[in-house]
Amino acid sequence: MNSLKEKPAMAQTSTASTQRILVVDDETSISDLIATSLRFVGFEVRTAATGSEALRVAEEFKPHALILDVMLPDQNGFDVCRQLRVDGHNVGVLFLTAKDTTEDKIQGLTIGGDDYVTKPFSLEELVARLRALLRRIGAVLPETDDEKIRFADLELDEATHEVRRAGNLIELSPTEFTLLRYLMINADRVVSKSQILDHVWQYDFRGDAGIVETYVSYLRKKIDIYEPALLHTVRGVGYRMRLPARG
Amino acid sequence: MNSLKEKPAMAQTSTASTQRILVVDDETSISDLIATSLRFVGFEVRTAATGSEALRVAEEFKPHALILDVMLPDQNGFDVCRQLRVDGHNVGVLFLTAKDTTEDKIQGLTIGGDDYVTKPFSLEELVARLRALLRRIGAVLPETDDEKIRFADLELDEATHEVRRAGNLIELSPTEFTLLRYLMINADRVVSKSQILDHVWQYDFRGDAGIVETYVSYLRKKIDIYEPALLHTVRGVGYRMRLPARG
DNA sequence: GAGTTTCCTGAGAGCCCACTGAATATCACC
DNA sequence: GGTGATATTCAGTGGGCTCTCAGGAAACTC
Repeated sequence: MNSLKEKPAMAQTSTASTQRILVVDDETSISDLIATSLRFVGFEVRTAATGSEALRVAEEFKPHALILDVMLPDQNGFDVCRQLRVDGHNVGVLFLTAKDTTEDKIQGLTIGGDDYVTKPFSLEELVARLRALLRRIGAVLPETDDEKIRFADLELDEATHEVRRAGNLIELSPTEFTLLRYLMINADRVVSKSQILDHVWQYDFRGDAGIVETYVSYLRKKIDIYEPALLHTVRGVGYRMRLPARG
Repeated sequence: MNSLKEKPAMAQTSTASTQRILVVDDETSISDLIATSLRFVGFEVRTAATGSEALRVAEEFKPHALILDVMLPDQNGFDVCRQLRVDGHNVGVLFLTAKDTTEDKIQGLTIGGDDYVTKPFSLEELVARLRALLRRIGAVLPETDDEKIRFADLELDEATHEVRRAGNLIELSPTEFTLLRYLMINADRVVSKSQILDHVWQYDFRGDAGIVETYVSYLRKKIDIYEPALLHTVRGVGYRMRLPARG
């Protein structure tokens, strides 16, 4: 029934025909953060700090997708992307943009299956978008073919951003959605508040972990009004999504 | 900390193909405590007192994981970690943070396989977290990631924090959980109250050993309501988890 | 069997953690 | 620029957890 259940989100899918991702950002703290996170979920990752370096690395690394900052020291990300395509690389690109970048500027340049994420992002969001992108451009994603995550009678649809419990549509805010996805992906294992904060919230969030409690509370009021309750507190440790214990 | 000088109480997991751990803390009392404890359970350990020393030692020691204080005299633990990764070391890091460390400093510690433990910690907890970390990043164990400890019909699951006896779910507080894990790891062996205190309680605990009796009592009321009793007192010596002796 | 030691366990104080409602700040969409 | 939705902080409350203590039970000694 729940194949996801036994599978930790961060598990290295060794079975995977490891997808290669090239991360391009001049801030090494950002590219490190992304690289570490992606490696952990099973991608093969290289990083580059400039446009020219990116082109050079891409030549031999032959990535399936790029995560590409639009603001690079030597040239902008769009040019890098264009150059890559001219060189015959058939890659998907996930652009990283500053928040104040105008929408239309991006939209015209994100052709095909490309997508963009604004800084600062949450790691959950970034990985979800990257996966969606790889799916669109036809990369073979192991075990992630379905865009729906299910647990018990809960269903979360990545593509439509719809959440249903026992068939009933549930309205969630973006943060609630991301939090629920994280909990569902990690169904049956305990995740600490710090883990949640690091994955669900934007990487520059400098607030209290208490906000996690608040959002869990919100989720409960929307999801656990149905029986049985799925969101459980493991006191002193964290939270865990689970079905009521048999026995 | 008397018991550390005595016979090792922790099980030597012969399965562990000696993983190398680098412990970095400027307080030698802390790094010694950790190092001693880790060696007992079968790790190969080196220590360093500063960030630069850590980088130097890591170069030749090539540890599988680091236990790294975030507060070091010369640089902070994050920089050391970043430098290591830039240098191509693919290590897991278990950070040590002060309890009063502001939340913003803890941020980002749980991405990838990394984790953190707050000072003062209990050795049991530290080792458990280290093992979990090695399991997560470990390329060694293929799908044998058995996060469960079993004894008789008792089952303790690290990942879900669930404890079952004969299939029945048992609710335990954090301290009860840690104590039970310690007793289970040392199943069939007598462990003294001071050993228990040293491993299960935080290293700065200066209370009476009588608290161990209290917690054993709690455990009995939760797990030994089933037959047969598993928690046995060895009068004048300590406690021992065992099955009833066959005639 | 009496005395002594060791252990068990119930009761309770205080602390800590988590939940939740409400207030405020911020954002997004008209 | 206004309005509603969303995000974040904060504080009160309640309850669980930790730890202490003390009386009594059990075990060992003589």
